[in-house]
Amino acid sequence: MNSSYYITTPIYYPSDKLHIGHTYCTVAADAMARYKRMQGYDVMFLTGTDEHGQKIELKAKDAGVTPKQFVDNIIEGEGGILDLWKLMNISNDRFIRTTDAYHEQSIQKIFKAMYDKGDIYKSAYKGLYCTPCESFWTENQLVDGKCPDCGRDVKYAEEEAYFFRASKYADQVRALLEAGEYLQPQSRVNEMINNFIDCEGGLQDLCVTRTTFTWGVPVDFDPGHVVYVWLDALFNYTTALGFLNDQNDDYDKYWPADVHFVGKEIVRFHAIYWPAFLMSMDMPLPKKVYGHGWLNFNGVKMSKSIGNVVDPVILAGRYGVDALRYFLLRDFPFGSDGNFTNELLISRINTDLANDLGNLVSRTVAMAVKYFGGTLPAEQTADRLDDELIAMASSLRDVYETQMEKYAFQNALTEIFRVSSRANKYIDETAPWVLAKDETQQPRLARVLYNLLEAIRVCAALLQPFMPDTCVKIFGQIGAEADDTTWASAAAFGRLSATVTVSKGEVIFPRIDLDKEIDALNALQQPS
RNA sequence: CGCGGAGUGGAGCAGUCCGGUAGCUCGUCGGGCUCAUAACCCGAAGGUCGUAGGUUCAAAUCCUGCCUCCGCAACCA
Repeated sequence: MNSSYYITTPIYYPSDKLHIGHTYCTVAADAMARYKRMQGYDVMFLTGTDEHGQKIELKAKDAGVTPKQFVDNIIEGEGGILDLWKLMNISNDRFIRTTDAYHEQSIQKIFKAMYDKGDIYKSAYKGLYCTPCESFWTENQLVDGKCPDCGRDVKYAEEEAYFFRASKYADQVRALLEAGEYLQPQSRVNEMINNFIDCEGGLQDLCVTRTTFTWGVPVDFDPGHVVYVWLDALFNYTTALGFLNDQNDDYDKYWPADVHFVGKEIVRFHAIYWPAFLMSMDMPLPKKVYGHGWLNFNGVKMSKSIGNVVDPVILAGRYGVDALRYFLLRDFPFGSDGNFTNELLISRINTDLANDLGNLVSRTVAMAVKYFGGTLPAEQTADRLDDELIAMASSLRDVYETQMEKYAFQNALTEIFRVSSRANKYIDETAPWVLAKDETQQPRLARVLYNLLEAIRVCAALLQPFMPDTCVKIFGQIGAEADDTTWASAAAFGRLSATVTVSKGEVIFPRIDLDKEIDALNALQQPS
């Protein structure tokens, strides 16, 4: 029985089409999941959608449909979220929707359990209220003393609501965060503690129900109240496994999660309220929460209102899913913000994928075909010139693993391309075209090509979590068998048969004309 | 004084915890090669590490002040 590995993305809010930011996080989780599967773990990879709340209720009303119809369309409709993940080759094992009946049942049970324990109590939500917007605001949020949404006057109001006694768990949560393992990157820890736990008044209890809208999980023992977003949303990580429901039956197998990938804006909820909720329920805590950074676009925050949202479907369509996946995880340190630009995307594809890796495969296979008709002869001669390349390729898996375990995808990929780059240099050093002219050098030439194929094989094996489809193509061209693509094989130089047969194939990563593409993309991204 | 992050050759970044000749990728310039996707390989130029002080034999790195940019605080991944 293999040990388990449970990884999750946030459940996304389907009030609109998803963009490159959602894709970024999901691709990262997918790479991690594929990597762990490759290592032999029994992986559960969960993603999904958080579908309740006032915003969706209002959007649906505007669209003249029910909230359920509205979210169904965004999730299951053409070009919807399920289509996007299919396009991006996301290998999630499960997809949870918070409107799924089993989830709602579990949430009601959880709510009741916390209420019975005394951790949820009825009180009043007090604040400044904007009647037309049906929203509470704090004084700081107001713009010139008016509602920040509509600009109208607000007035003091109270609304009956249930609260979660977060204050009771403040010390335990602080201890958890200070221990340093739970929340990463570490830099987010102080921010959480200073802002929300050691702030004036200490950790505030959290409002967990609303009465101003109905699109949510009803509190079954108090009609009129619906469970407010975070209590509903966070527990998805457990209800998806069958916690307090009959839909699934692997809670015991996979919980606690190994890691939750989350965007930095929801770190607060995962770092403070989520562990507090779990403590209240006497459930084990997830091992890690990783708050990744955001992608800006040309230095500016991506937002619908600015109209600079990057559409992954367009980019994947033009350059390929794998190229896009690669770029997202290669160019930006996962823990901090990154600046997405089309120029960066295209030049990264050209330099790394086309010039370096793609061209390496192409020239290696071409030489094997040209000099040996595609099949290497068994008689081969090694040389000291081979040592460095072989050493680098042989130790690649270990350095790669070290980086992957830290979610440092950019570093893991850099290590792979150091080997690919070294292989290109090796071609210059050994000059196969010179060897080819000398009949007596045939064994030497054969070994040079074999070493190149092996270096490519190791790189491709470790690239599989990032570019699954491309690696299949590469394996096909270099004549690798299924056994030559495993985690174990990635640490063993010399797996390919000495008399391997290669076959020329399509160009794996065509070079992109930068200027032309930038013009085309700019034209596409004009506000319509 | 709400909290936090960032300022390093033309661009994007690493290095800062644990001071000791400033490093990587792209771009530029020069050279080489011809197997390959006008790709590949080698070499060079280019930085007073935001700023003003301080500690030290020695500071990008430690300390203090200041300037600039950004994020969080509020359901934008």
